[in-house]
Amino acid sequence: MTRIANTLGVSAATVSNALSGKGRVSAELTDRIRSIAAELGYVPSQAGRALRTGRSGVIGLVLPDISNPLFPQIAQAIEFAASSAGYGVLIADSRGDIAIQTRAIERLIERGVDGMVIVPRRGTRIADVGCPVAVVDTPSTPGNTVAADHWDGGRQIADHLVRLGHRHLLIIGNNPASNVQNDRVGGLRSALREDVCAETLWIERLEEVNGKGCSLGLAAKVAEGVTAFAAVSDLHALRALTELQRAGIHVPEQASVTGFDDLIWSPVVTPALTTVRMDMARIAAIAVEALVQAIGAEEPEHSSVGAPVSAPVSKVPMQLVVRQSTATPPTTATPPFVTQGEQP
Amino acid sequence: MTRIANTLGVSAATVSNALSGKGRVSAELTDRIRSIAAELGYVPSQAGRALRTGRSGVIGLVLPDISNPLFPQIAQAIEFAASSAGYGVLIADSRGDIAIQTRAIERLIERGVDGMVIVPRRGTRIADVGCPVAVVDTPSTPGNTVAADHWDGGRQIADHLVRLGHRHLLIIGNNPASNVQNDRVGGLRSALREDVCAETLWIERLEEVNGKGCSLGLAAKVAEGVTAFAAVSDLHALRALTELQRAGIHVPEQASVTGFDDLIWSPVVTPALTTVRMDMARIAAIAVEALVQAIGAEEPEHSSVGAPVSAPVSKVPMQLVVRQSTATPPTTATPPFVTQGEQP
DNA sequence: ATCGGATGATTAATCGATTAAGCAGCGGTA
DNA sequence: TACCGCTGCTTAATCGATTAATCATCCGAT
Repeated sequence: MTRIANTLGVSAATVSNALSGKGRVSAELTDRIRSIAAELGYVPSQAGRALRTGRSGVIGLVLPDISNPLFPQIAQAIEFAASSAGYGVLIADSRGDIAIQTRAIERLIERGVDGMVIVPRRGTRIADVGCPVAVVDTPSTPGNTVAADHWDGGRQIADHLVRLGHRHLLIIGNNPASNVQNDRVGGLRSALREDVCAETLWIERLEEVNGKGCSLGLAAKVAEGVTAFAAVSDLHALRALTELQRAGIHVPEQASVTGFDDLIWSPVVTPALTTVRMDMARIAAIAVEALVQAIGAEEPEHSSVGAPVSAPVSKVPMQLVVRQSTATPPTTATPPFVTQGEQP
Repeated sequence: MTRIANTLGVSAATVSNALSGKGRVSAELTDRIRSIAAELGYVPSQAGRALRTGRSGVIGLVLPDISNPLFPQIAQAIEFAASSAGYGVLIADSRGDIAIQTRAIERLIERGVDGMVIVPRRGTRIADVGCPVAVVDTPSTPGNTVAADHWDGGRQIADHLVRLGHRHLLIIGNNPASNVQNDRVGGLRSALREDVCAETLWIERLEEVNGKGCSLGLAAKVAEGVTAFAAVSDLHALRALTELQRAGIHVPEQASVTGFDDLIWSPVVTPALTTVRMDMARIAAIAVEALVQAIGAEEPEHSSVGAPVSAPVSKVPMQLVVRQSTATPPTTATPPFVTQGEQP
């Protein structure tokens, strides 16, 4: 504010220099300016600064569908990483629609974001936007900046189940068009030995035929010999768990169930879900760091304009969380029912 | 951009007038300016505009804890309402901590938001911030701007259960310090007739003693005669449902379970949860509208500065969603088990 | 005594859009 | 003919912060 300058009888430039510590200002005057600024409750106008510097200090967060249950984790992590780096986060929801996504990106640019973090919808390719972009999808996606190692997460789950003795799995996915889900399924399958049999069930396909919220027919699968259900998301794991329970099948004594993502309900359902967790904090930190760096390096107006951040592709490991929904498969006959099934 | 002005050999002011339709500009020139603007891919700088007009076109969304499973709905609805009104949404997470919440609000102000929507943490009173604020909590909270009619939602659930014939309820809440939860419980109790017995279980209290994720002891409650469990959130309903199923109690034949909020998993678990839904779209629309109006009316620098929006307190009705988790209570003896329990 | 250099502060231009005020033509009326 | 009023556009100031360029001192060294 010029008010600070007037109050002290100095020029606005001096105030700016004092507060930013850039120019040459005597220590004594700097102190006085600081105290007056505090006293007057001075808040620098981002608008003025943005206008002059060309940097708004805001990044956009583009999400495929906010209603995704994983979203809270993502948003929270990105918001934390961004605000630690001094950036604000502007959200944009594409509601699953590509046209809306494009429009949302445009609006973010109009708002003057310095860059954006995009979590693309099911393998959407992000067209060249006019600013630095960090893509969080899955390591196998071209152009991806950073993501959890979904493939290895799948491997860990499969490994866990095989070690417990399971030989007949049902993998439950939602939609094979999702890069993330495909990687998870790929990882699961990769860790199966030759003597392990695994089928895959895609929920959306089933629902196209039988309607939304239809039965997954899991009890029949158990009858066929399946002893473990590995879902590609905790949401589907939950669906599987309750369907099995409802059919009178005891989890984990008669069948094990695993999920992905460690969503909010995983620890509190009974039995608590064995799942695999992403380190969203780290993913967000890396994404934001890459973005901030790209924003900083954007200066040279020439060179490849608006190129996506081509930081070294980072995989962040996932962490297996073993809880009560997995156990040794039943031996031929149904084992005696134990009320509090614990992990061996 | 001045580039448009130069390209056509007119002044920047004319371009501004033409695009905003304010001043006096000939129709023909306006057209030419429009087309050149489109051709050059002109995007008005929000920074410049904000600096001049003092309006950033951005509102802040302050949330108690993004990891709340209800958050996606809120964020999506607010984002939609705001962007329909031409505003961007800057998010701020208070991570459940009041100090961080205060700091987050400060940061939003530094970023120059025109106003903010605050979903306060458990009845936190929002101190006087220096800009228009819309509070979304519950109608009984002083200073609340708009919210779902949680109380009536509770009434609807209780009414539904009583009509089915339940006479012994267990109400499951998390923390009695929450205004929202208290209203829901209050509504539930209000609709109970004199011959209906209801206890209340607060999860956080129980967990302080028995540790996180502990058993709620619901099977024992069933043995005591409870036939319906009314949770104050779908998350707790889910916890109750799985605990009951795990204990071999059939829902809804032996016990009914209800939730609140219609969260993402409610329709897909088995049995699908009977719950009550908020009209977040409407709540968000009202909140944003009130905010926008307050922002517009803020001009007169004098008068009550930065007073919270004191729009007429609005209650938005909640909608009962009856699914499969509620049914007539068992008659004295355990009824025959039916695999597909449907609503009568 | 004078000049070079360091120090501490000021001037002024700039970012991009908005907007009040001003100016030039043109047509119509008294 | 002279003046009013309208139209269409330009001038210029402004918002708040940043920053290169400039200026005024004062000190030490030659």
